[in-house]
Amino acid sequence: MHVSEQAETGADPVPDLPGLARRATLRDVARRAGVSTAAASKVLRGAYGVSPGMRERVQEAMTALSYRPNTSARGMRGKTFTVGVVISDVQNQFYDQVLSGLTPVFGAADHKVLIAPAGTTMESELAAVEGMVDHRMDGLVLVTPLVPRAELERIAAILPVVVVARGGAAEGYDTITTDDEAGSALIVDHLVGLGHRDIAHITLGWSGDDPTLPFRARARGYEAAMRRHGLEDRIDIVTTAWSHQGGFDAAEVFLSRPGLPTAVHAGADVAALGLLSDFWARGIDVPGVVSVAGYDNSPIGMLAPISLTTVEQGAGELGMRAADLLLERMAGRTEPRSVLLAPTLVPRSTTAAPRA
Amino acid sequence: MHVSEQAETGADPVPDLPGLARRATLRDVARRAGVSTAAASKVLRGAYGVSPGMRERVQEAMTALSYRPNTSARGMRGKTFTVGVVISDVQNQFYDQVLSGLTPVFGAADHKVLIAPAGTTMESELAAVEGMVDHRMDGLVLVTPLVPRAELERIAAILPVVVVARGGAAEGYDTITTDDEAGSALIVDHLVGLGHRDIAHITLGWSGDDPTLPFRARARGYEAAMRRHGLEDRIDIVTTAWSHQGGFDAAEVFLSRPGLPTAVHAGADVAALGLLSDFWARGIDVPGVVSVAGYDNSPIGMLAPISLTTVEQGAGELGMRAADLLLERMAGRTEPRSVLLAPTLVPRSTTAAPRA
DNA sequence: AGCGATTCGTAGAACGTTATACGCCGGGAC
DNA sequence: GTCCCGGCGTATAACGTTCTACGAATCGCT
Repeated sequence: MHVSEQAETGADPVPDLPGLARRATLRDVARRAGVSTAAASKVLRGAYGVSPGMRERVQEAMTALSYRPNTSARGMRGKTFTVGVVISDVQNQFYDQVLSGLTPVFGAADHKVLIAPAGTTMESELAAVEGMVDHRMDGLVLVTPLVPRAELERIAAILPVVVVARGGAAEGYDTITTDDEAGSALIVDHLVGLGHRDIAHITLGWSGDDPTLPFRARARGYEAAMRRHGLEDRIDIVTTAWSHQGGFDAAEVFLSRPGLPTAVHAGADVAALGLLSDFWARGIDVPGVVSVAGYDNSPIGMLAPISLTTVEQGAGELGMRAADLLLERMAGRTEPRSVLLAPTLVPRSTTAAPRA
Repeated sequence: MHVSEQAETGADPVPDLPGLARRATLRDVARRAGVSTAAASKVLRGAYGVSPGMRERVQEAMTALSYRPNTSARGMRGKTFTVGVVISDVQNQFYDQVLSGLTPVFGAADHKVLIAPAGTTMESELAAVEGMVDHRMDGLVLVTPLVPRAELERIAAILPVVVVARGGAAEGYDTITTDDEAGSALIVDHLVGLGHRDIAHITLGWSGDDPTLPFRARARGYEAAMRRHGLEDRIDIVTTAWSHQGGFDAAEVFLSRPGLPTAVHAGADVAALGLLSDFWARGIDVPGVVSVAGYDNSPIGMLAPISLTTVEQGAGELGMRAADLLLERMAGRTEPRSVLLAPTLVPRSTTAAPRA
């Protein structure tokens, strides 16, 4: 393989790394257009003090050299025109939907989106966030962050931050989420309305006890609704992972007991799906023997063979509005905003009146 | 809100942006440790020429100031210790699995992973790739890129590139993929073995005709296998999107015809799931009336209510080995490598002998 | 004691942008 | 003809690293 020689005008420096091509810089552009780099920079930024003639010559040079600004260099002084999204679990389709809501908004505002996988522990999540700060992102969207709020405030003091799907008003950043307490209450009301009384709840096993975390809010909503219906003695919360495997594990817990509840409300669709699969495989009729409800309205749950009763959070809208909030913040707003959307019940075929 | 004053030793500069905290720089660290920035840099990089005493003082200063290197600044001269992953469709679980294979390997090698959403068009994909180059990534993993190979070679001349799930030996970059022709042949053999003859195939509707694209290879594998079994007159290829909706659309196509095929092999599980859901909703028995097979072995397909026959590509291994290849390349290897893994059939409950 | 070799530390020039501060030029008002 | 002013272009200093030189000790050997 041979390095492609760029037969341009004048001295052309040998590429530094062997076999690796060099990209055109603003200086190259300026040289070709016969202007100063400062002038080229002005054209690039659309800044004041540029004659039409110069603009045209510079732009011509840019396209001719297929110039692209070096984001690292930009990050040294000004903005990178890039926002970071930190997502804990790419497997969970909820996050994908938030993402689909986010990206077009940022795209329209000429900002790139870069995603950092946060892993499953608080340490790895924090490392991902710090990594984005290291990269000089212009702003950050954190989807269901697990780190303590003090950490969030610290990060938010460095750059604009919007937190999605984790509630609670904050001082230095914006939050947008759906009302998870209300969401789980919708499910409980729905199940009670069908005649259920033995309603169990599956929540995420996680050491942190921050009340703003969504699974905590859902558990709270479940408990409150049970109490409201006079079912406080039937409250039954099983903790597990939020994954298919977590659903299997929860099923094992239920099956290891004397009797099954008549309905199970999982705090996430993924867990509900695992549960459902386990019941199905064992020939336990859903919803005949036990009703199952999830939370998130993930696309898989819509499929006819599954048809899972769940709660719609409006993940797409969450993403869209989060992007709007971040853009506002990057434009200079500093007063915190905190948006709460209303969830809606999506009744499908995995819930029905109890047999008895 | 008040900016937190960092009550450190000596002159502490006012943060440039109002309300935004300033991070410690290498100079701050050096000053505090009483050494030159060059020395601090040596310690940071683990370079030669550092006494144990100095190393200790500098490291102490780093932790005290909770110093983090500025990646943008690093990108200006050396490496960013970050690799970029470009993924076309985050909704497709196959990509998530590749990702899960990738990240631990890079993590172990002290490299951050950043993901760029490539969108659905070739233009948006190219923009995402260029964006990663702008950010001075040390290397790139492209998962099922759609851009022409000439573009890939151009990018690969700038930085190390590994292409995942798109075959064909290349000159300037590595490729790793499973043998998609063989994979689809496995499905056809399986279906023929069950007694099917009217086997249709669903492929991705995409204008590019590069033969290395996976859906092209699968279609080729299907055709070749059909011919091998003397079924060339039964070859029936429907093009659609690779999504649930695409599956619905394909179902409509089949239902609008005089008779259904006895088996359908979709080139991707997502499409198979959409198809399945449509059939199910219309009361068309699967596999009684029609057998359905997918491709990818995505987690959803494993769930008991679905239990989809499919092909395992080993997405996790694909990701792991792609990471290894990229690390090798970043370490200096320039001869291209191209790895082909063998797929395996995963027979489940959506395929059975035809009724007739 | 003399002298090269080794070890440890520092100076300073990049890297590619941005943005401030300035200079030059032409033209209108006096 | 001055003077000023707005429009347009340039010079240059950052930004926070990396890394090549190079200088100053110290050490080992004769």
